[in-house]
Amino acid sequence: MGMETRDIISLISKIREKVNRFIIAEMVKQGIDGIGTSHGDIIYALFKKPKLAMADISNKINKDKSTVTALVDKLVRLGYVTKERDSEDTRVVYVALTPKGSELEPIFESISKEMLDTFYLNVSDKETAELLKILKKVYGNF
Amino acid sequence: MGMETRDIISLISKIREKVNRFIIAEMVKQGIDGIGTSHGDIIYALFKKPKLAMADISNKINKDKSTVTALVDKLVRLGYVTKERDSEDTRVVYVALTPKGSELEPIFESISKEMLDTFYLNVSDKETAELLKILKKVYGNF
DNA sequence: GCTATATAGTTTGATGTCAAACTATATGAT
DNA sequence: ATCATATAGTTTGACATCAAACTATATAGC
Repeated sequence: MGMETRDIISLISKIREKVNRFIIAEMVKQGIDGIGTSHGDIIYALFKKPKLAMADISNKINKDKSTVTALVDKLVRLGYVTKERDSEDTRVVYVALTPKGSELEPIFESISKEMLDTFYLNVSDKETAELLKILKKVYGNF
Repeated sequence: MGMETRDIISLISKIREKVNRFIIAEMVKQGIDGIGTSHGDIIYALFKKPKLAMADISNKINKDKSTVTALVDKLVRLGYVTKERDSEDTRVVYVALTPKGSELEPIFESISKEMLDTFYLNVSDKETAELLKILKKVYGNF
């Protein structure tokens, strides 16, 4: 159990940080200012499912529900999404993209592609598969 | 470029989160309450070097210098470290462990060991090496 | 049908974090 | 020596985040 075992954990933190900064920088370049990766995750999730309850979002992006309240409220303020109460179960609040929100899809796709291209530069398919396998194992340990 | 490529990035975030929670839970179990992993990183760094300037800490733990000011001030308040101005270059502030801070060393070592044992459970040495190699490559891409 | 419990969201308070502006000191160029 | 620039830290303001307390609604058991 040498030094490298600790290094991996530090690397993981640093990579995550780099990925976040990369994405935010690309968003700013494309004129999308004032939102962070968590907001992006919410918008991204809404490209796939046009309507999500607050709790769904909380699960998808792994953030506390109170955090999601704040994040979504900001997206509402910026005009990217709307909130609407479910008429059947009035406890539920659905979040959906506005036209302005939907316009982000091609931009997000291109940023996502660029980020992945950078991430996987000179990493072979075999290594990618190996990485996924090992990380899944590690994740399962907790 | 399938779904799994995005999964890896999400996994990385989630693993980091799990590791942090694990460490905080262990600290609380050992009676160390009210500090987070970043404070722990500072204390950990001070086990190896008995005296560190604020800027050194900022580099080691990859946090903004203003963040380090806040983190260290909290550690001072809790009695784990002291701050002292360098007499040669009075711009520099050195941080050092108090006796109370030094007492944490065996506890931190044991928590670190437990965390690593959990992390690497059923991950072979070969996989560990492979993981480190690939993560270094990825990190180098940013 | 009530009452208890579970679920969905929001509010509140605390904290870590960053960036930008600021203060203070050191160093380098002329 | 002076002045400009660089460096070390702190302060300030904004924000993401969480946990706990809270509100409101739905559901299940009696």
